Amino acid sequence: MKIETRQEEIIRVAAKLFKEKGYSAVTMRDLAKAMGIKAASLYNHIKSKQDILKTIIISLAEEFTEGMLQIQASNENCIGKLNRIIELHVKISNQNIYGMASLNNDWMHLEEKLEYYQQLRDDYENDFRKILETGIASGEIINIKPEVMMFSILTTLRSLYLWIPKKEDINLDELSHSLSQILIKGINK
Amino acid sequence: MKIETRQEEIIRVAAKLFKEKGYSAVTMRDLAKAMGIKAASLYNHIKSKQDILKTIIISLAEEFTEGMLQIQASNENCIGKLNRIIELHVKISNQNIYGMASLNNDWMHLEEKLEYYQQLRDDYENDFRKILETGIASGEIINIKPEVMMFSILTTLRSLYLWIPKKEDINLDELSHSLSQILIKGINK
DNA sequence: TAAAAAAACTAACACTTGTTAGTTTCCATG
DNA sequence: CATGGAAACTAACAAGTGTTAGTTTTTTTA
Repeated sequence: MKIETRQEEIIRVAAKLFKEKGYSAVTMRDLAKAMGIKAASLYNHIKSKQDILKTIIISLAEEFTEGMLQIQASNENCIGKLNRIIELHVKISNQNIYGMASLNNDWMHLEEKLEYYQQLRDDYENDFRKILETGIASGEIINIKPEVMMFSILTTLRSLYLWIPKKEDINLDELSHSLSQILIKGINK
Repeated sequence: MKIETRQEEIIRVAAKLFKEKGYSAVTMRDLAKAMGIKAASLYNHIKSKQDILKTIIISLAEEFTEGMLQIQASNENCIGKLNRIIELHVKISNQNIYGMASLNNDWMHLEEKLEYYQQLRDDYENDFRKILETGIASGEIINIKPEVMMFSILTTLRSLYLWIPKKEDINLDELSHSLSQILIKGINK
């Protein structure tokens, strides 16, 4: 296990605070107190508050993008791809509970990187939609508006960060499987 | 149609701003500018910023509570009750897109009313879970952990406020029906 | 152990925050 | 037209904001 740098520790603690109160409501003095130092000392390790948010969100967004690229490139059928998307969300959410909160709730406070983030998100949703449309065309899944279907599945997956922490003894494979059953069986002909 | 008081107008405009940036990131000067007046003038109509948030969130939470009570009291079966819950969320979300954002994202900034809000939410979720458990016991729905089931359905319904505004020509009955098909067919034996 | 580098500190800055006090303007009612 | 109340205004407050400068302490390296 690689040892955590002070900078990484600050970012991890910041993500935790951001989850509880949101980016705007967390002050640099709050963050410093949680680190056991003074606010000014944070700046030996990080560039700015904004930069912390950017680091948290962009790294996660890129992780999702990469996962989607791999799923697209695989030669599974539509349902198989959907199952792999579920696994992707379960895995990333479980590894980064706090960061997922920022990704979901504080992306609008990105400044220079806002457009880039939105591009990644739009691309991700378009790829997702395309998988559903392919499945509809091939008769693999039922013919309901793909928009509603994607909305339903994606909002569930995007909220995993809220729910995973409540289950003390979480089995990720079991969770993926339950979600698959709930989310897919409903659209599987 | 009842005419809107200035106070109601301020709360409506505030909810819109809260949706875009979150409660903490919206200043009273932002709100005043959106109203076309100076910040100090707001205080002729409202008690405090905190009070605006409280009004938005608590009225909505109570609306959900009331809806759930009626559904509970009805003598429909489990699936029927779930369908009525879906309709309840679609209806309230559509009538109060902006307020739903605060309910979902800014409840932690409630101060005196935080505990009361949490009680309403917990009660709502317990009632929801009980409906699912009854359905499982009677064999009406599949035997998957009700926690996962409730999480999946409820997060979808709670995110409707994000999605409804994107559809220009929204037909509420059709939306409820599509959601019912997606959310229920997956758990209907 | 001395020197260098890393990481903490104090003090302060310029600006923004929610809110209050006191005053002026607008407008419907007598 | 006079008047009283509603609703706007200006000015200011005390506290809190992110961040910088300069200094001291701690840790690592040679």
